[in-house]
Amino acid sequence: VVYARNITDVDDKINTAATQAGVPIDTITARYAAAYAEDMARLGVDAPDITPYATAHIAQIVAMCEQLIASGHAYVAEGHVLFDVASFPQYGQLSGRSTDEMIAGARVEVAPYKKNPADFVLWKPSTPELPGWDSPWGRGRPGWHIECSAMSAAHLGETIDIHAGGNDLLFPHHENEVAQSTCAHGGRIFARTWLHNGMLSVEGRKMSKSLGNTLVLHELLQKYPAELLRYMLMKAHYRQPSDWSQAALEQAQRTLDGLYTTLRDLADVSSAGATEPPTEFLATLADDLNTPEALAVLSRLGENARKATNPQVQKEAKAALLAAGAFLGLLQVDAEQWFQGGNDDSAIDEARIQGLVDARQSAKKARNFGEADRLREELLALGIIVEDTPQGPRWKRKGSAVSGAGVNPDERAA
RNA sequence: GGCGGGGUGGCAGAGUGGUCAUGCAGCGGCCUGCAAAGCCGUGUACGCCGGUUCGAUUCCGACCCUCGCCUCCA
Repeated sequence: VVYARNITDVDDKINTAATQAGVPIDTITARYAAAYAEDMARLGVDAPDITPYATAHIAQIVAMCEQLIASGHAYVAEGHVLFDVASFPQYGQLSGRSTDEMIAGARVEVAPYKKNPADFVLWKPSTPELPGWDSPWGRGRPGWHIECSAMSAAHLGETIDIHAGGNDLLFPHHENEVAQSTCAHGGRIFARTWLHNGMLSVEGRKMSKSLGNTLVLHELLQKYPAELLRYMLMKAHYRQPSDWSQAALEQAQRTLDGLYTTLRDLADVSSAGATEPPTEFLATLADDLNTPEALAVLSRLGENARKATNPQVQKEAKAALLAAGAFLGLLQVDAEQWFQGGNDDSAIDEARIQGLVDARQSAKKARNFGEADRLREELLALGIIVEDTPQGPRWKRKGSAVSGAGVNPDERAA
């Protein structure tokens, strides 16, 4: 797979922010693009092969506009270049809308220079104080939709296999991309498959696209293990809406803890040798990325591993569990570290804990159970749970990451 | 108003024309000095009303509720 993830680095919001701050737009966009890339990397998202920036493709955008004008799919009006929707009969097919319906439902005043109310901007004039580029139609800047069509063609060719995006972009953005690209490329298909993901809400409320939401992810990454966040994002099918809540986070933490407990119990079992995830597991992902189903299979793989008694079977079961986990970017942390490391800033005094654990073990051996229980309570007060196993006592943090103190956002910002 | 998603057991969340989702939580038991972990067992779930069918949560129709989008914010 060749994976491209583009950055729109010129738009009205950016221009406004840059004007207010008295800096060039790339001062703004560079900062947020870097923060975004960093967060994605920390989340364990594969880096794109290509990260095109809109402002680096002005020539291609202008060329595509010229091409669309020459082929009768676009026209110039008052310094704007507009796409002529009437020239593309399939317009509306992707989002399941007819242009008649759209006109009937129009709630925004139509610009007078449009031939058709549904026509959209490919290039718009820019005022002297705002960013702009010279073009055959005067100094201006690209409309949003054309950027994606031009960058896609420049890096991936006229037809791509998979185009992803939020379902809030289905119309008009994706619909317009289809129109621009198809018409600029002699009718050749633009994207063979579309993935439209559902929206994320937070504690039952709509989460809107804003800089604030970037900070939310940034802060979550300070407070919680990346795997927990990944689990949260995969627990519902990508097409479904998903609500992010503290309760759901805690539930997810317990689920992951269960899987890690299994791995911890099997710490001495070798899982050497590369193993492909089981076919049953891969089949769930091959079926439109059914991650909830994949997670259900992951649970069964965990159960298999726990129940295996034959050493060879046990070894294979553990390897299968780890391989499946790796496929989802889960279970990659050392089990001991998962329970003891934590992700917050409340330091753990391991020596002290180990001392208490040893003292309790001694009391147990002396059959002084009252003292042993008292020590266990003392550990619990420190947020530590002790478990006796055939191999001796072991401990873990209570509730691991979710109940952790986290990092003060102000400190992070500083 | 139009178009498109949804409404599943305490919670989260898949899926299927009749047989087990899965996870978390709960309850009973085993194990344990006691716990924890694990194991075994345990729930008249599928918005409402009709229809099709031997049988519908699963197909069809109406309705209610909810979310997203509906032409230059991107």
